[in-house]
Amino acid sequence: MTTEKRSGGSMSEHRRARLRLEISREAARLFWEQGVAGTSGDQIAQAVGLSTRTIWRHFRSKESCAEPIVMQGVVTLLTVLRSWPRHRSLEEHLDAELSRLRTEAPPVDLADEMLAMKMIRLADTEPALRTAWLMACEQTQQEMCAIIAGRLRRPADDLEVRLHAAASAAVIRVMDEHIGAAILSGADLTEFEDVTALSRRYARVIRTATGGAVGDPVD
Amino acid sequence: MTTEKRSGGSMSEHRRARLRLEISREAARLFWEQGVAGTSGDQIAQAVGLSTRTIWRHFRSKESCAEPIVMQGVVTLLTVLRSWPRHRSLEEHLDAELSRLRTEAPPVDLADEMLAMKMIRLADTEPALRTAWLMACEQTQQEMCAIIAGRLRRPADDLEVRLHAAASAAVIRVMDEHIGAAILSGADLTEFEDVTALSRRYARVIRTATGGAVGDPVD
DNA sequence: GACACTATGTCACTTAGTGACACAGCCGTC
DNA sequence: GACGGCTGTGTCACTAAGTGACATAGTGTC
Repeated sequence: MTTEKRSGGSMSEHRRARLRLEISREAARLFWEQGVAGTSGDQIAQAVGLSTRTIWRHFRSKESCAEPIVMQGVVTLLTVLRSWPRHRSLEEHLDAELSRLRTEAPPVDLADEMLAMKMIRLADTEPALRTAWLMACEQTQQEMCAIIAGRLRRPADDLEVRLHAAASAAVIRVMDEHIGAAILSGADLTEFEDVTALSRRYARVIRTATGGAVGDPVD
Repeated sequence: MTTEKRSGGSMSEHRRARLRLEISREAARLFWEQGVAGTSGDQIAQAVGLSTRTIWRHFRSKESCAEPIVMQGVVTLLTVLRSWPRHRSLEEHLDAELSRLRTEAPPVDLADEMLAMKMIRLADTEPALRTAWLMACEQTQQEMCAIIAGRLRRPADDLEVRLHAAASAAVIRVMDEHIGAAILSGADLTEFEDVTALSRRYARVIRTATGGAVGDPVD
């Protein structure tokens, strides 16, 4: 129960994020079970035990209820990338951090990850949901800007940095869609369980997408 | 007045696309002048001289009214890329085709291009519009899949192809945003008027984003 | 224990979007 | 050129997404 009342403003922030995630979980479950069009705001509210009005206080639209859970699907990788030290290669860092997370407490629930994959899958057929996934990718791109800017010792709004970040985010997205689709199709997960191999794959596509500018140790 | 009654089905298709574009023009103009929230379906309908019901027959939502005009912003490049012959380098092809289009009839109106840029700019602040822009980028990515698959003589759903396509589409998007923002800010357009230099820039970023796999002549 | 503040509930209301049906134009057939 | 089918549009009633305004319950501060 660490104090949440940080800094004068509102005591929420963290609390608010958790509530949004909780709503998002229920919404995503309903979207998956009965489709987006087949799910009403009232149903979501009832499922999470709040009034409909409160749902609209936390989300600007029905579809955006899916955003937090979709975002959860990318936080792990982003968290790991944020702590990428300059002296390490991308492969090394991903491998070390991802296997550490696999044994210690992982930052996100496995059920949430599955829900996120389901939403990404649904985005294929439900144009309303596509936005949520594309927003998450957008988020990835923003973060990549910061990360790459740091590595290259350039400003985050530098054109070169933005190009590398966009390309990286794009290939990460394709990999996520690829892996997500495979898992949902019930393919053998063994292909993705080898953290070292997976790290190398991610590192390789990012290296390629940035023309080799991102991946090696710097300094 | 070439016959439009192609193939038993409906005689529209082309006609329908033109109507959608016309509606999109008015919608985009209104969105720019008074914001998305400040523009009602009725207003769009009135501006284009149709009943509101008919607007919803052609567009699934208010925001999607912006899609055709935004899509117009990327068709030129895509049209050029579709005709990229195997024996030519990307630089050569872009330069030749873009300068040809500049003298001969360009495929899209300049006013439409400006409207498209304005919508992309609006997408920054209006989350509802972001979808339209992201959908256009998605479209670019799909097309890039086909183009790159053809070049690499691989299936379009090949993972490698999709990675290259996604990275290409992403950097094209950044370039478009960069140039669009510059033009709307009233920067000196001279920087973008040199077709040869522009072609080289686009070719360079695509080469980089694909790790050099796309750009050279093949065969 | 009174005060301030924020989150939530309730209810009336606006507006995006759909369904159903009627009508007008356009086409091919006889 | 009257007939019947087909397609696009208008009209109107209706559903549901989303907002504004106000009352109230929780929660921390003094």
